[in-house]
Amino acid sequence: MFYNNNGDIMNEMFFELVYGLLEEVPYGKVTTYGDIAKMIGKPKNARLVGTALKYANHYGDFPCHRVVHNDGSLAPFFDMQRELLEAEGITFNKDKVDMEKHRWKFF
DNA sequence: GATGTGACTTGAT
DNA sequence: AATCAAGCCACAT
Repeated sequence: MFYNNNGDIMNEMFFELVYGLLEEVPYGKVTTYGDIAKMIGKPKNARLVGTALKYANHYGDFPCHRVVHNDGSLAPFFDMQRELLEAEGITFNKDKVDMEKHRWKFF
């Protein structure tokens, strides 16, 4: 791993890790910002994961819609997200993803 | 380098 | 079950 002078993972690396993990989320599963942050080893950086996804457009197409809040609610950024998820067979409970069924465990 | 911001999370009401 | 406040920390300005 690469670290900068402050001992933090370099941001480019962080971004790349986010994108790498994102592509490993299987069809029909979802994960959360916080989970991704934990996998990367920076559990406090859930917000930065969101920032990384925001920038994902600049890097290419990623399944950003498979990333939701820890409680299964959707981020307030684009309305088609729910449709995309339902198209993959993901079920909803009210306005939240059924996390018990669909939360992706990576190990 | 100080300050404000947020595609988040958690714990308390 | 729904809201709210506080904590968080890298990023942008």
